[in-house]
Amino acid sequence: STHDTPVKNGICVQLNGQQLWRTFYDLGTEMIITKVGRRMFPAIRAKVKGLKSNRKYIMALDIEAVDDNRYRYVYHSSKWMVAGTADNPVPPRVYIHPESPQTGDSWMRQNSLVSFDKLKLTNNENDTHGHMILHSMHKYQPRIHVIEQRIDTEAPGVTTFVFPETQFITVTAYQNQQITRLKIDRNPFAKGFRNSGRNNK
Amino acid sequence: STHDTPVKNGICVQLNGQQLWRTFYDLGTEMIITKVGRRMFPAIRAKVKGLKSNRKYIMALDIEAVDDNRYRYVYHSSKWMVAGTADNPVPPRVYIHPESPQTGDSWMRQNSLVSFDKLKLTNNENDTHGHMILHSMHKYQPRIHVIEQRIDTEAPGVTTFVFPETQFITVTAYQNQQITRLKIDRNPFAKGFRNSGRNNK
DNA sequence: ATGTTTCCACCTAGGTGAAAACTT
DNA sequence: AAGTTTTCACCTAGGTGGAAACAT
Repeated sequence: STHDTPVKNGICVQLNGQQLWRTFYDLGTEMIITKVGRRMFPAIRAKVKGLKSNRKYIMALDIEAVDDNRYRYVYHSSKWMVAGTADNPVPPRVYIHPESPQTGDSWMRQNSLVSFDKLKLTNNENDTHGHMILHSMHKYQPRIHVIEQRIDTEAPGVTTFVFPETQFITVTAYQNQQITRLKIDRNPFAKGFRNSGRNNK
Repeated sequence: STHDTPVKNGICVQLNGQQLWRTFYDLGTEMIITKVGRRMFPAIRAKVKGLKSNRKYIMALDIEAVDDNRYRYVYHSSKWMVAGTADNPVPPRVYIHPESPQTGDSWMRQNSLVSFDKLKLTNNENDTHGHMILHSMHKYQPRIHVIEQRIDTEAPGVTTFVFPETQFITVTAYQNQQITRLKIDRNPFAKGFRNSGRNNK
């Protein structure tokens, strides 16, 4: 099962923690959204290569609706099923990575990852904190944008990367208990029994 | 007791928490320095006005030796006395505010302070964390630099602001117990009995 | 029924001074 | 004797899922 390394415009962006993302994806990734805002877990992290050393870049992330459906979780089959059409979309927001803008060299600094872990999701349509506003029970796809700042007046060059394994469905409470288990096991902030003698299978 | 508001090159920088700084200054401010790095308390915070809206600025802070003396604390008189000449100075470092560079508008955003609270002091001359390297038992003066990034090739314009009430003497353990008391009372991270019924006089 | 909000105990992460051990 | 380093209990700050209350 080889996979392509995405390269566009000479820029290479590799998703970090791909294996974990795929484990979640196979179960049907759920992300909790709250009024005050909740982080994503896993967070989107990427290794970037192929930038011009001294050019400045902005790293951005947005989240687009995958389709026009509303979903609901069917317990007896442990599956997400279409349950109507999507709510009216909210004016889209873009999350600018807080270290932007930065030179290509800085973004590519050895062993460093471009991490979007400060990003938060909310279902509050009047949010004033700059969080990503999403509808609950909808399916979404994050996108990473590498924006090269040009010196002259021409528009900045935008290169977009999409990793399908980072798709998720928004919830206000977890539906699939396997997802809950996996979040507890892998997120250091989630309480659980990771360090006790208990085995979870 | 009026005081001048410092304005240079049309830029105005006002020290925040001036009253607290003066209370410390009157007792003889001490700052702990450690091998791993320790924050300053109080931190240097400033309100900035008079920047050009769309120009980009870097905010920086450095710490210069006030004189060529080494000091020691004399307990029976509760005073710092000169006790020899200063150690050889360390190659100077400049702390760049992590939000740099940013437009004038961003720095002057309403009610926002330019806060250098992430800055750390160390006595480790081999420090690799970018902390400010200082000698213990020496007297220092922080300086704020407002650096305007020019579009053309001319050198950036640097405007420097100095607030004498932020002078301090470095220690590895507090000497003056009134300083200790004041740090505990005012620094939320320091343990004490601020919220119990106990009065400290 | 089904989905949302609020509150909370339990975590991680990291900033304090005090005390003891160590150094010179 | 004087100053430094190490360790630690005690904080703040804030990210979790779960339970109960709430809403529709």
